[in-house]
Amino acid sequence: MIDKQSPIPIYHQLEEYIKQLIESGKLKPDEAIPSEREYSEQYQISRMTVRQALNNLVNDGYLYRQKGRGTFVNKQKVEQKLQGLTSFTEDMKERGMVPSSRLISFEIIPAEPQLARKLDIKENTPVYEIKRVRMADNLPMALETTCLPANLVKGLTEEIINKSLYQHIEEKLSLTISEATQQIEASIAKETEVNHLQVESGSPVLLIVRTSFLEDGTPFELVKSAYRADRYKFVHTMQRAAK
Amino acid sequence: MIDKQSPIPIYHQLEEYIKQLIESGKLKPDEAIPSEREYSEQYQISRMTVRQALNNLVNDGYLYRQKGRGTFVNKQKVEQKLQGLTSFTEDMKERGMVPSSRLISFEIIPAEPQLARKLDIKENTPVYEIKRVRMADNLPMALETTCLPANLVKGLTEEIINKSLYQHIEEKLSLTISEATQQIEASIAKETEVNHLQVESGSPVLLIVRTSFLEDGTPFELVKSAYRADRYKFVHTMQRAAK
DNA sequence: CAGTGGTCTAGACCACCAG
DNA sequence: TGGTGGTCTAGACCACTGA
Repeated sequence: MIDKQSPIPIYHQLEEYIKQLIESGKLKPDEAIPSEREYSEQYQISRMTVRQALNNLVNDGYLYRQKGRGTFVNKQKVEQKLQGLTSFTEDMKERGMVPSSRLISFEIIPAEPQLARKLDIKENTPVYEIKRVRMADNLPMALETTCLPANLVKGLTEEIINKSLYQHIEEKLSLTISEATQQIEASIAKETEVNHLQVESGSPVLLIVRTSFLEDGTPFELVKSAYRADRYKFVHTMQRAAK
Repeated sequence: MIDKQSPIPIYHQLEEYIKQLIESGKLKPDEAIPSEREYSEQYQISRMTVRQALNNLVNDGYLYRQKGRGTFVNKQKVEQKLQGLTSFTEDMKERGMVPSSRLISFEIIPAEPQLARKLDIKENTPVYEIKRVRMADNLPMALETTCLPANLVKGLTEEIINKSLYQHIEEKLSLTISEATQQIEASIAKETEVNHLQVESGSPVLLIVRTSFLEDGTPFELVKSAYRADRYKFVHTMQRAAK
């Protein structure tokens, strides 16, 4: 369960282990989990290390603590902020559709000046470039080009991007995705888009350019998408700033 | 600065102290704060205690860390809130353009079924309907139709809407605008839009439908806008929800 | 009362980054 | 190479809960 020789930090291993027990339902809401000292003794690790794992799970809303009583499992979070930063996959699932992808190309290329500037890297630094047709319920929804600095998001494979890029970044690479800025505009489908999206020439498309950032402000992703206007509306909510 | 005898935990004292330095501007964005070992030595406290304070500040977005480099002050949270809910006037000013309007029509009409449902009022309840061409630097930018329940936003005049509708609602009517949901899609300009926006037929437009709400959740405004795609991009930022 | 989480110590080794 | 944050240890005392 816990491998002290692994390069993955012990607290992270414990975190994943407990998270799994919760998500699989083996630990039920309001059920007490073993005490910090029990974990400490069972896996022969320091109590502070156990606390680091539990702290993260408390911060993420998986657990809550009660002084003198113990640590308990939280109710599953259903809220899921609607305006949150999500991947295409997450977006489509929320709309009740089945997402899928068709890979067009997947290569490592040197960053062009404009791309380099947006990703805050030097010109010609290698970047992954992934082109995909994104589909919902097996119908083409968007043509998407994703660029990621190769030295930041290491070891990408076709399998990973087919599964979940964000999950890979957050869990395997232990990077924290923090926020993104998006530019949204209307346009007419270009020839490539006409072909891949199977629309008539002259059809409108919604162009979305997203730059995503890590916790420390490093840009790690530039995504350009062209959505079929007849199938996709972008929905979001905004708060009025306090005056 | 740090009182070891205080019943307030040391890490919390240090947290508040650093937070104050940031909010007062004595620590500037991207400036490095003293290292964990420096704090530890200066206040004669354990490095783990310092880390607990810094961890909390990192989680709250006040600081960010870089391995091997140090710990730095984050941009003020105020700067991060660029995605606020704004009026056309506020939006254009922020883009460095001069906003103006040309009124097309301004009347009170009975609410149609669809409109009534979106504004959560009964069918045929009187609503203000305002149609305007919105301009930036004297060039047509958008065709906009605003609907407001007449019993909620009372006594509207042409003068008020030419000045600032939001200001009137917030200051004269003492209502608090809280949030809005928007649907954004791409389309081809219809005939009215072609005429008012002075674009070629077949030109793309960005359609934005906004429903705005007061503090108590009452919808008070439905705005349908068609923006010239060649002049307008919608920009916003989103946060990644904690997992 | 024994057990829990909350706080704190004084070390340690590591990977990373800069000069 | 020296300093940084990241991880980890093996203890300690406290206030609090429940039996």
